[in-house]
Amino acid sequence: MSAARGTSPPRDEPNTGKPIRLKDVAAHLGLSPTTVSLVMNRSPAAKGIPPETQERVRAAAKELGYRPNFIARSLRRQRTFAVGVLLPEISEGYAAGVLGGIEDQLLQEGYFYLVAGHHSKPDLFDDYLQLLTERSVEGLILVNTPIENALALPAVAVAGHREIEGVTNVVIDHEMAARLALAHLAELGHRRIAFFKGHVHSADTESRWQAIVRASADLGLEIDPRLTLQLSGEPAGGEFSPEEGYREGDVFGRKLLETGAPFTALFAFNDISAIGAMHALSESGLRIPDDVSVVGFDDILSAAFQNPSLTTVRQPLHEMGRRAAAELLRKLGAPGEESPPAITIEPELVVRDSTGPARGGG
Amino acid sequence: MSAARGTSPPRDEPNTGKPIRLKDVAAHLGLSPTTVSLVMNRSPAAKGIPPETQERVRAAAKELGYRPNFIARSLRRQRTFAVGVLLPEISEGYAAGVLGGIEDQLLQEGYFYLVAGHHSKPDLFDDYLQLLTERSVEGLILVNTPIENALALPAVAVAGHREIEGVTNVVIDHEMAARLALAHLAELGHRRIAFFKGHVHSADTESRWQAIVRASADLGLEIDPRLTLQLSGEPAGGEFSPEEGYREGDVFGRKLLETGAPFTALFAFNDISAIGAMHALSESGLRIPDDVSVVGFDDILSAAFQNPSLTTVRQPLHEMGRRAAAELLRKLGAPGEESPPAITIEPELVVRDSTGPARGGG
DNA sequence: GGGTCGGGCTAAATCGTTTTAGCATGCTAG
DNA sequence: CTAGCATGCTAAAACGATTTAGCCCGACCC
Repeated sequence: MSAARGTSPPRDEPNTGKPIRLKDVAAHLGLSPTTVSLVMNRSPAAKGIPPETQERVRAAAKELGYRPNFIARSLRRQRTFAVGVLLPEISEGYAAGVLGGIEDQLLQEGYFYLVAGHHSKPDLFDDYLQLLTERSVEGLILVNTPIENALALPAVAVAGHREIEGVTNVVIDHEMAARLALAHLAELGHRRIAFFKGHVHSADTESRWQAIVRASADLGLEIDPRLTLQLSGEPAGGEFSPEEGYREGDVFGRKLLETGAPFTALFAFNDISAIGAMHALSESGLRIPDDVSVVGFDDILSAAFQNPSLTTVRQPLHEMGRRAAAELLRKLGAPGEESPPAITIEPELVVRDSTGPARGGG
Repeated sequence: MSAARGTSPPRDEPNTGKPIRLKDVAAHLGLSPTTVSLVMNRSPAAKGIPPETQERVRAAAKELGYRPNFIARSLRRQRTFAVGVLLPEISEGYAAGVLGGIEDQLLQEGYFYLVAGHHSKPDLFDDYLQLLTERSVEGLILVNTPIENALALPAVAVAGHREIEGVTNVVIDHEMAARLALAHLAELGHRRIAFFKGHVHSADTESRWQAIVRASADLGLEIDPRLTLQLSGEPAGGEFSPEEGYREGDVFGRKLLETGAPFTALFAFNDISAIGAMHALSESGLRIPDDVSVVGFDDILSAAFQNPSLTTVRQPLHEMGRRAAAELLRKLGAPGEESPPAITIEPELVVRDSTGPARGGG
């Protein structure tokens, strides 16, 4: 009957013209589609079908190279095994890291995902939400994407800054992050510390700053408003450009020097601006870490490759993506259950060469 | 009748329980689903339906918040407006950059995409190809993913190294890249140049090396086998780890020094290994670029932030992704037409501070 | 008055599955 | 002999759209 036999896998099966439908397999066997479906899905209802027949069905399916059509199945079962991911844009290091984790977890669980980058434009965000819904995604993951209203679908937000009904936030433990960084600096004898606050756009900006304020108080450090600068948050061209962050760090580094207020350390909002600031500081003749210590945030790739290498608070982006995806799948699996309003991820202080003991004076 | 009227957009419509089906709209109007479908799709067959009725239909659809179910539509029309993207993994800088470009282009054209990271495991690759096919993607984009056989779907490969029937390769112009880098070095007086060849895994390795060999000949430069090292290509843990590349660069930098053969410049396979090598070279007391010039490849983010900043051949990753997606959509739109076997993208030499005039001696 | 034409719609098939409800057949028990 | 009950299957109705093939009705023509 069949030409494809023996142990070697038949290489050319799938190339044979049109795809095989369930109906074709049924016809080939002289059985009904129902039977074939029951067998292929190992449905409980298939227990009435003798093992011999089941074998015949499976053999025929294999021989013909039958692959169920996922679209048809989705329509009938009202399940797509797909989720939507909304993020500002992929090339922005943060989102790419998180997306990698989401990817790993979802595929492992048999889900796929649709990604849409809204470039921080609220109307694009709404459009894509609409489109994803039309495509029947079962849930949403929002990465660094602020929202106002509740969503019609189960959702998890990474770096979500608000409490939204039904949305679980996966967030870095900012309290811990601030404590780690500031305790490290305090231990080295630093008392006058400069800060970069994040962009207004960025979801993490506010809570991180609050945490810094609290941790400073706990450690008995005073925050000098003259040493606190907010990154402008309106990058040219509407794009999230890392070079922009770098240049901003550079500019703010100089500004910082101009204030005239003495400081021995800088805690930047992220690594990019930290690197920019290091640039500016060393060009002004200050040595790092001898004159000024610098701490970044994120632990991006280049942090380790700087000269001096950058001490920073590491965000486990991959892990955060993974956890977000896992939580979303959990929600999908247990629709009734209460979900936690937040999942907190622990940051880690990576001490490198950009921090050292504070100078005696200022 | 309807509560939602006036100029302000009715905010709460979509939240009203179950989604509205075509049939619901039809029933609401006392018309048949056929009519509603024809109108909503602005089908040519709708010319028989008077404008007045058309207006009524559209108004009702809007009022009820009707959104066509994409799954059902896909099944019937045999079009999913989705493509599959296969890549090693997202967090690897190269793939993320390209993916960003793919994303922009596809969404702009009304397509979505499904991503699968195969972690360079051939069997995972086959599995995902299978799964994507089941999900009826209309085409494929392969990023840094070598394949053996022809595919059942239209496909475009970014950094594909082979000629495969029906697959269009989007590649960087390696000839030009080699010429740019080597001419730059030659102009600065360098004659003895060391090289890192790429990993065996990496799709670009071979063609780039061929180009280097040719360009060297054209420029009258000799390649000393003692100064040529191949990156090991078997990263620990099976993962593409950038730190690994960095460490390799570091190791190979030292090896290079041990050969005893004098050289005044290094052309690395990528920026990561270039940075590692710079590290090793400066720790050995060699100054860059005074004693040794270093040229990288890719222009990753950290390249500009090095000290000294790294001269490198930039690959426009975003653009490459964009072009790949555009070409795939073109193929989908014109199924019969012949497609080009390759699309060549021009690299750009970014001259920074890691290259300078060669020393008189060796 | 009958044929034709066009305007305005609709019935029904279809896409490829899953799933509910049942239909034969034969055996066994009473 | 017949009710009851497995056993092994199948018919048909979904899922929510699109699309083909017409239907019905009135007007118009000769």
